[in-house]
Amino acid sequence: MTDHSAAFNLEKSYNHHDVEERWRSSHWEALGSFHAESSRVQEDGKSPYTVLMPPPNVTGSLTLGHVLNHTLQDIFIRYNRMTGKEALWLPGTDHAGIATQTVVERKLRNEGITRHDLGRREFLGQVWQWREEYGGLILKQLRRLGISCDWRRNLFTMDESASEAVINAFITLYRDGLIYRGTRIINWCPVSQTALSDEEVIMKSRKDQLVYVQYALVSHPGRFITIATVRPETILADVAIAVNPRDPRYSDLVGELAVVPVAGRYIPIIADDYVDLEFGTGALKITPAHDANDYEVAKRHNLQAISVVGKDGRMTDEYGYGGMDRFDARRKILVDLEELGNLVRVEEYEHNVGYSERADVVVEPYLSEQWFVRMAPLAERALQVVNDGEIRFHPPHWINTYRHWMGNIRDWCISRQLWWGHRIPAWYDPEGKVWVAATYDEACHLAGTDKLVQDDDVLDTWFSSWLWPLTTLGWTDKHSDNDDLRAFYPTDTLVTGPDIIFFWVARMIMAGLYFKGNVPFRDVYFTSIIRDMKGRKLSKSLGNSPDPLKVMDTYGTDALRFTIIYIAPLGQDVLFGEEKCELGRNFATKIWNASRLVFMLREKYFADHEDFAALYRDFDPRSVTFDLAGKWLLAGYHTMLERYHTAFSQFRINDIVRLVYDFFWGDYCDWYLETLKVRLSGDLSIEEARETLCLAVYMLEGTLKALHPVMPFITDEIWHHVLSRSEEESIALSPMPVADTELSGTDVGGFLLIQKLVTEVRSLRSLFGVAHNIEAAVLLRPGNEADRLVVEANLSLLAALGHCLPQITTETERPRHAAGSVVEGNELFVLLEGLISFDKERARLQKEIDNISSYVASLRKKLANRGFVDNAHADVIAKEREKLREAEDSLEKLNSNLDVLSD
RNA sequence: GGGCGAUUAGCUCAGUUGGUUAGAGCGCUACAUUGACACUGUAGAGGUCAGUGGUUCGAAUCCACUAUCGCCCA
Repeated sequence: MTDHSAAFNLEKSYNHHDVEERWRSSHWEALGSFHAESSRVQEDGKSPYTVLMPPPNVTGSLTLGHVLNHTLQDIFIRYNRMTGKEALWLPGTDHAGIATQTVVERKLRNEGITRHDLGRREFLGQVWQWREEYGGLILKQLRRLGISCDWRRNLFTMDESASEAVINAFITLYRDGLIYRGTRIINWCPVSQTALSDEEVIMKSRKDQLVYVQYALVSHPGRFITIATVRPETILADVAIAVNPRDPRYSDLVGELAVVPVAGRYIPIIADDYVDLEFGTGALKITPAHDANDYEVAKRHNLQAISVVGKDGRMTDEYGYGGMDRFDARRKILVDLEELGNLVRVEEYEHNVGYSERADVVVEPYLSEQWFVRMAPLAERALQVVNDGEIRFHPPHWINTYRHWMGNIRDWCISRQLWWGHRIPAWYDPEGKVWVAATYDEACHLAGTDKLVQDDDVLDTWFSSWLWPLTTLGWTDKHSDNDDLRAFYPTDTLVTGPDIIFFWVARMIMAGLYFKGNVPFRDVYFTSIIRDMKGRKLSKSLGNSPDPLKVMDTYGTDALRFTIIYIAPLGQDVLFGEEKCELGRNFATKIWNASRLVFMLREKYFADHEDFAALYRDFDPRSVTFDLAGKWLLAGYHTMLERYHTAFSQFRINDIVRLVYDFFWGDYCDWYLETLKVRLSGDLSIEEARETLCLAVYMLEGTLKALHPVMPFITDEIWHHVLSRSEEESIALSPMPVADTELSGTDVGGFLLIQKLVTEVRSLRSLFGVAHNIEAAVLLRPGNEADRLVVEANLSLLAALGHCLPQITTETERPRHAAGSVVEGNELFVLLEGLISFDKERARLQKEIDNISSYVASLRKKLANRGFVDNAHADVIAKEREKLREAEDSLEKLNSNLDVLSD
């Protein structure tokens, strides 16, 4: 077997397929590299760091949302692992009650059967079978991303331990009086035929007709009262007409009876504050079975509810609409009302209507008996821990949303009329009395009879998800205690989308506090929402959601990970187009090529890995005899690390990516490697050359480590070429470099001057069209002794990087045939005998002089300003004075240059 | 109606507590192809920081209002 990683150098070009294959997830899984152990926390004293994976829906497949979310989690976990924590990432999936049942039912329908044909037990068998076959897809796809979870701990919300926890949580809450059963208006999905919680209802704007209908008054023949409604089909279920007691238009009618059109029933006209005087006619039909607010009004007035819409969304009335779909009935009753003379007028009306999240149909407010969790008592502490900063949100502005919801909290409807899920642990005795217990036997014992029937319904999937921080660590009931819980609870960072802040984040906080007496996590990082380049939400129907697996194939997984983090700002939407991955791909290629250059240079001075390792293992960058560029880059490297660690502590993840990118490409490659080539081609001793290469590799390796949390594959690959390392070792398990503030603070002004001089020479060459094969002669007149020393010591660097023949002069006379410039007080002339047009140079100088003159003027004005001099910090003033001095100096020199040309 | 966020180069976005002649990537222009890299290098063009007013010696940055867009909740 050829051991790629042992090679002293890299292959000519970077192939992400090979590299991702070599360091694939299963390689590390087999080695147990990312396993976390409670013993290392409890016995070895390591600090724990835990990330809780939001369990993806078991029916799902990988989306860009997953890519962003899981890359972020992986970044947190890898960073913390490398900084010495016992890093635990808990993976799993949730059973997605409605979605999964829908999928399996659809499959059955294709075979011509319904779940009822099979019966409950048989149907559940089918669902489990489906889950075995297809449920692992998302986990397989996540592994492609190279994420480093502890896969041994993979949990499914329907697993035995998780199910036990759900049942025990239900019983505890019930016994504490926080779960109750009641008849309420709930959100009903006529397609899935189940209740939904408020959070599963999506409000959408919709154009409907506002229908004005007049009802005849029983005691006043010929008089009518007119109401406005968007749901005329529910007129058949009206039980009253309500008006505001302060409304003078109707005060004489309160207490009268009106005739329901079509139905012919008599209903009272009542007064209630709930009625909005401004809306419609100010008279409101009351239909308690089909509207939550009407239900409350009816309760206040002791009115019975009449229902005319069934579970399937079809009419159930006796007036000729029975069996019709509710929307067909709406159209028909309009015609009938017109015929009967009750229709007054119809207006276009735009309003928000609730849609079922999964089935995308209009939700029917439906009166039925359901199970609820009383939320107010749970909300109180959950709000407090966020207000107190015990749990921090990133970005913090989501606190407002959280507070608002907690402050206006409504009880949570947790029963679902499904078969797939945790069955409610409640039994009914022959008298209809309810007994809540973990098992049938226990319930029988409580009830004193064995004639018990279990509740048909199952629990909302989120009722298991809200226990996720507990169940993933092996919690099953209030008395649970184990090493994992002790070592890793509370967890640390939760990365999730802001769209489930209520669904999930808020409820986990409640559950953690209630069942464990402690918060479930410390920091919540809310991700961006991914949109297409036009800002539209990604959706299957629009066909604008790229397949992440295809993108990974094309550009590389590292490239996708890097790109999506680079472009995703904290707390804002991100516009994604596949081609943006070029950014990440190009960066990966750059890293590869730069590393390859370093290793090639290394090959010249070291025989092999062993030879190199002998020196490198004990290499201390502080011991090096520095060249100017090396000293400059080492300072830049430590500055980068300083900012990098700070950014991590502040959850500014895309800053991290930018920091490494800018440092590596802008400083390491563009400047340092160029100087390295020059230095090594000079007359260095072998010891100096070897030392220089150690420094180059040292900073390369450190940068690879800093980049590793974002680009795990390519960094591991190159790291295995830094030294000869076995395939069992990983950069992921190596320590993260620490910033050395002494080194980051080194004065590197000398190199900055050289950089500016090089740039100026290049710029003048380009401006005057000096051919590339010409090495222009350059005269330098340093502005002071210190600069003279720097320039003198680095003439060869200037020559190579500026592609010129530089020379220091003390002559005061200016060369005639030259393009001149001033760089921080140092005069620079590119001699262009015969090449330069005087007019051109004169014009250029004049423009530069104009530019700098206005700059000088503005600085003078600023410094002449009493207010500025009196108020500004001394160092700010000093800085401005220095700027002015330099600018004046340049201006003077440029003017002299212009004078020479004008002679 | 209430709340939150956004508005900076043609496009996508940085800009950390107010002190720069406002930055990057992509795109654009010119030049360069035998020694890491054209998935590249070098140089360059391109912005009255949405508008108005205020605070301040000083505002892209703080405050108020306006406009446009987006999200959440009624």
